[in-house]
Amino acid sequence: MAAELFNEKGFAATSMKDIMNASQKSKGAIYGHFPGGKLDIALAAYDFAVEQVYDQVGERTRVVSHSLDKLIAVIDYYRDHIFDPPVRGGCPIQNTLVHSYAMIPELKQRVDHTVSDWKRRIIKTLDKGVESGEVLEKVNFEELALQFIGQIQGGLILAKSQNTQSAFDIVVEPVLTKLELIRNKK
Amino acid sequence: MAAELFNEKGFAATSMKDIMNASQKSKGAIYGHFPGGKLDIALAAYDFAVEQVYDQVGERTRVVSHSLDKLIAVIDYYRDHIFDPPVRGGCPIQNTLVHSYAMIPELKQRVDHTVSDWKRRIIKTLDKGVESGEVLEKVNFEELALQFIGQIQGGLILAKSQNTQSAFDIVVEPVLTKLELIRNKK
DNA sequence: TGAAAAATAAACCAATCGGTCTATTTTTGT
DNA sequence: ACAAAAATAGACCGATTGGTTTATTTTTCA
Repeated sequence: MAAELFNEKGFAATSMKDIMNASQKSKGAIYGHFPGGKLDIALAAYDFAVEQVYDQVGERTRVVSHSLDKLIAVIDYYRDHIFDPPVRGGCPIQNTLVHSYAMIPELKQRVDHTVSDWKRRIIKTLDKGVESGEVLEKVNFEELALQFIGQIQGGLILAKSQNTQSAFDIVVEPVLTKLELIRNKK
Repeated sequence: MAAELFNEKGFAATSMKDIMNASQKSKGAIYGHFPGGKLDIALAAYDFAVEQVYDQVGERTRVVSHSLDKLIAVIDYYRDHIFDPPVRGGCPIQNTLVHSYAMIPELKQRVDHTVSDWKRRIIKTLDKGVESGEVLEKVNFEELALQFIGQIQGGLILAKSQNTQSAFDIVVEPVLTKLELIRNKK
């Protein structure tokens, strides 16, 4: 799939020939589907990659009921797939942001939206937890959501650099602790 | 400088013509200095970029004496230069890791070394703080160092995405709190 | 000052780039 | 079954790629 090419190598390093090889389609077929050319494909590839992550994370969060356990499941999912990601190259947010920042504004914009959306979902999950009485309102959820995403992203960078899963575990430990802190043990 | 090109756009998106324009040198002059071609230049560019950051961070840490204040000064430096970085494109560790991961092993290796070195320096600073009695040995320094780097990197990603400095501040808040926790207020 | 050495500029190279266009095949709808 | 429409394959385009080579200029040093 072309999504893996863009996610792993970035826009500039992915050629039409790469895409032809990966998709086993001719240039004509590709331009039939994506009249906008390479950029069109990259945008669709990003959306696809994000969807893959969403779907697989959803499988994890769906099977737990507690709000906080859903958030923990997200972290667990990232940890379990650092070196075996759903889309080759790893987190499309991180990859696409760095690859496209200051170079492909259309892509950068999508990443920004994905991040905002992710943050929104986290806060929503926490709010639901408050409604159900599972979560205590001890901390600012906006800040917690940013720390949640930030520590995952930072953990991914360190894990990929050090080539160890434990680096990820250590980086996300503070946010996991913070989540336990607001768990209502009535 | 060519370092800015590679740091901002990545290896594939930086052409020899770009480098010629940026350096105002002919192709012959460039290949005279870098017989290994583009990869040679990219490696030198990375080293240069890292050195720039080191130098500027050093200016901040040199003027404070307390071990913990030196570490805090590093975070302050990153925060102050998110949208005005010493090398265009931002943190060369983050950029180069993502740009070269799985594509240019020579570069990826250098990033890994830079990260390890950074971690080593943080631990060394904390150890010195213990020796001088400034720092309490309440936490695992290895873990703290990883959280330090991880939260900075995660903070940078979020700040660049959300286009706000405050996102960085919020992401690094836990590690700043942890640093204050081990400050010896004798 | 003048010859050797180093540095530089730019022509030149084959290969590849993203993209277009035309011919052909496949699918659709009746 | 057959014509219209959609999808596909691949030749083709000018521009650009990283890299080499040669000619020229600049520097070095005795």
